[in-house]
Amino acid sequence: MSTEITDTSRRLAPRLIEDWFLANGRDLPWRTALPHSSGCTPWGIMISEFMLQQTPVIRVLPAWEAWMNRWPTPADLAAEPASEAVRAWGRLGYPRRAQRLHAAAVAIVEKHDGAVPDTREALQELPGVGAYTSAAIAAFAFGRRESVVDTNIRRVHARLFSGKALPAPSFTAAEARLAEELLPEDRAESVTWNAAVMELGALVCTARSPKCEECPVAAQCAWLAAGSPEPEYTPRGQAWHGTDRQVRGAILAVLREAGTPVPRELFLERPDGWDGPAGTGSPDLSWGGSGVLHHLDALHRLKAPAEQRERCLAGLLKDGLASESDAGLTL
DNA sequence: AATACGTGGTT
DNA sequence: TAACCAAGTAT
Repeated sequence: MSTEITDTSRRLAPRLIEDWFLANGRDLPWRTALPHSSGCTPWGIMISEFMLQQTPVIRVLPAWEAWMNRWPTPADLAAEPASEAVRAWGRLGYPRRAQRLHAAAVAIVEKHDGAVPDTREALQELPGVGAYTSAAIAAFAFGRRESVVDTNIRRVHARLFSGKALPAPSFTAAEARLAEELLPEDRAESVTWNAAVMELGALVCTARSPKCEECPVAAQCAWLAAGSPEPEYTPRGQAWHGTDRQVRGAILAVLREAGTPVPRELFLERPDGWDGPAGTGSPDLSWGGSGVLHHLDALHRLKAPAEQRERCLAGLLKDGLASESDAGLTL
């Protein structure tokens, strides 16, 4: 491909994408990069960024509202035990994020006088805050000019400018360089650009079935121009069935529901004669409610080997996602 | 560098 | 239905 096409794309794309964003961007409650946004505290933006790590917007929305109401400042969250954060995390997935967000709140209170730090460097010192999240908070909460690169932005760059169906499996130096080159010099513009490209990737330039008919930069797209070639590799799927993650998830589901410690034995084997949540031989879990029985049944239906259950229990304890007393396990 | 880590909607 | 995939981070 000629560099001429690429140069033209780079010159035209920013305005087209930003105009599209202003007209089509979602008015998300944590978004401050849109003119009609209601505004949001840095802490609110930080919560959203944690929740959005690998969890889609649609599922984050209600959880974010609940967290903002319950813990409107870092100090509010830091004042409660981490287990409360994990329980309130609900079914967003990767509960270690709740644990890290709590730890980050504690660090903010202890080292930053309760205020979310406003530089990428300081942010990245916080638990659970990596390259992406530090840049995103610095840009979206504090209006800084940072190169924000998430999976959406990587995909848009790969297609629009590199002519590839998908970005490389891991983030490359070349991608970082490209993102840096593309970032507008003006601070305010750079913030909008980051949000706009991300939104384009989330709504139009999606991974599996991109809506190229709706794309504001279809005419500039190197991938389309090349005839939409197939990916150069096949992404390796995320195994689930039979994995420790599945078993850990099932154990966590029980723990989230339970209001009191759950005896360890109940995780290791199905109680004698018990055939389901409301079935015969029901164990005495009146203290936990029907939700506990339901999730306990789901765990046993996995028929995970004994050593796997032991390993997962030990892992959760080691990770601090569960704790154990004589009475049993709790969050 | 590769792998572990949840959960549920979409294809 | 089985796979794929999502505003990643830590080890």
